[in-house]
Parts: sequence; structure tokens; C-alpha cells
Amino acid sequence: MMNERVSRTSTARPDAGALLAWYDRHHRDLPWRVSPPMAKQGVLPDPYHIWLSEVMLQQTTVQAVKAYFDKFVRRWPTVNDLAAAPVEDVMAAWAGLGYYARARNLKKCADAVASDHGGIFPDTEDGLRALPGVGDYTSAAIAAIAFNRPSAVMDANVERVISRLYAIDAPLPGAKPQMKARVAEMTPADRPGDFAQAMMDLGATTCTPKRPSCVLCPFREACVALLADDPERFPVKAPKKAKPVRQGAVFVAVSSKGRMLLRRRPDKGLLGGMTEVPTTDWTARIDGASGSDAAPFAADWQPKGTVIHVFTHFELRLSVYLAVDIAETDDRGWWAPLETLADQALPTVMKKAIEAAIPHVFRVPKG
DNA sequence: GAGCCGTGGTA
DNA sequence: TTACCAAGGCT
Repeated sequence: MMNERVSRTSTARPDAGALLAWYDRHHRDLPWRVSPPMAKQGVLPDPYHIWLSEVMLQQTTVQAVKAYFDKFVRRWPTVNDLAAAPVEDVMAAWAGLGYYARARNLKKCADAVASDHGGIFPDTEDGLRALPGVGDYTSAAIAAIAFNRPSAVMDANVERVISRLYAIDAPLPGAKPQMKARVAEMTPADRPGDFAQAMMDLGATTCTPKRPSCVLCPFREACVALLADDPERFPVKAPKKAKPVRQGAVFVAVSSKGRMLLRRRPDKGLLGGMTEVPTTDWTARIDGASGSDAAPFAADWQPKGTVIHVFTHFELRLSVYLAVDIAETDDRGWWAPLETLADQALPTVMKKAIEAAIPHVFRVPKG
């Protein structure tokens, strides 16, 4: 034919079938997932497992989530078990995973499902979207994966795949609606749950941010960014702001009975509802060390160096002080035996500070 | 819409 | 080392 108007300015249409075939061969085996052969026989996963994993996976890597998912399911096998648990236990179990509002909302959501829905998760996107901690992405993901509904599921992986497939120049997050419309038109009525998981697996393992493995991609003949030989240019994002530096001091007090003074942070805000050692406010950096004059009480505070911890929107430099053989008179918190520190709801920054004051204290054996 | 909200892995 | 990024939601 004479239809040689350039080799191929137009590309093949993205084929959901090709992606599903790729998924059948290259899917990841994950603890909460039903494998493709089972899924094709109509086996659906436990909605509780999918909900729990999806909340844990928000802005968090699969690698980090696996151990926490196993721990939660072992300890609370059903959503009713989680609803019956004290929120303090849930926060302590979540400690280290970050974004602690997720843990508070996880508990609220479990309570709502147990109380208002008889322990049964809603099976529609709108019904799920009304639950605490379940937003646009998570409601669509649960509806698709746990209930096989044809929801348009779009996370950061899918955004990357779609932005490259169509070479979308508009920057995120403004381009989200445009991208989601593309996802919706691609989502098949058959196997929508596997399709959603396939898109995310593809983004995580093949259509990676750097050096994507385009030669292995089921969309390689349709991808406009690859045709232009520059997949790494997408997705386009707004530039990020520099992180300011804040500083403060923390005070690790150990009593003559071998217990450490701990407190509970306010429910709202940074590390909300989590456990801390007494600390100053974390303020914009000032010249000169903050010193031990801001300690919760007078004692022989010994400087134990500085801990640097990077949060999402600022870097924190904490001066660590230690005092020992203290009388347990401070009642603005509780005195915890050192061998129980591992059971406390201590976020990572606090564990780092405590470890700086007392090396290896988290390995003090019980009994 | 934009800022807030953790942590650990990777290049 | 620095920078980027991860199955986002809430206000």
C-alpha cells in the first residue's frame, strides 16, 4: 500500500488484553492478593485484607507494608476484631509505618464498618468513599479488587504509565482528571480488578521512574513517549519546595526504678496521638544550641549528641539529653519500664532520639 | 488548590 | 550525598 505516511506517527491503541496477558505471567505474589488463575475462576479476596493493605500502601512501599500487614492480620483477623481493639494498641502496632493519621482513620473506619455496616464492607465505590481514610484512589481500588467493579483506579504508578502512553505534557496534579478519563476508557468490564493491579505492577516493576524496561512492556507499540524516545520526561510535575530546617531538644529521663518518662502527643498534627519523650517545640532554626534549660524539670542533663530526622516538609535537628536516677515525681505522662519500650507507640524519630541517649535500649529483654 | 502529614529505599 | 519517590487523604 502507499499508505506510508511516515512509518508510524499514529500508534496502536493501548490494549487491556495485552496488559492482562502480561499480568498473568509477571504479576507479583503479595500476601493480600488472589493470584490471576484463582481470580479468573471468580475467587475474590477478603475485602478486609484489601482495605487494610490499600490503606497501608498509601504513599508507602510494598516492601515496608508486608510485615505490618502480616502482623495486623495475625493480631486482628477480621474488621470486627480491629473495631474491638483499643486505639492505643492500633497506634503502637502502626508505629514506624508513618503518616499516623492513617492509623487513627483505620480505627475509625473499622468502628464504622462494624457498627454501621454489620461488619461487612460496602461493595460500591461511593459507599467505600464515605468511610474515614478512604479517598478517590482507595475507594476505586477496593471496589475493583475486592468486588470486581469496573472502577477507574489511578495511583502514582498508573499516572506514570498513562502520562507516558499518551505523552501528556500537562503537569500533575492538574492533569489528573484528564489521565483518569484515559484510565476509565481503558478499564475492561472483564477482570477490572486484575487490570487495576496489572497497571500498578507495571508501573512498579517495568514502567519505573528511572530507566524503564520498555522492551518488556506490553504497551511498547502504543506508547507515545517511547515513540518519542523519552519516557523519563513523563509524568511532568510541578517543582518541589526546599525543606526548611527546624530544631529542638528532647529529654530522656530514666528513674531510679529503671523506667523512662513518656508522654502522649496531641491527637492532631504531626505524629498525632503517638508517644514521645518530653521535647521542646520544634521551631525555626536559631543560632546557638537550645540547651537543657528547657527541660521538663531540673536534673543533671547530659548532652548525648544530635539526631537529624527528615519529615515530609521539614528537616529536624534534635539535641538529645539524658538524666538518670530520677525520682518518679513528674505525672505529666507515664513511667515505662525500659523492657516495654518496644511495645510503645513510638514513631521512628523518637526511637532514634532514645537510641542516641541509651544505645541498644530497645534490645533490653523482658523479664 | 495547596499545605500538612513519615519513613525507608534507590540512584 | 543529595534528590527523588512510594497502591494518598484531609483540611
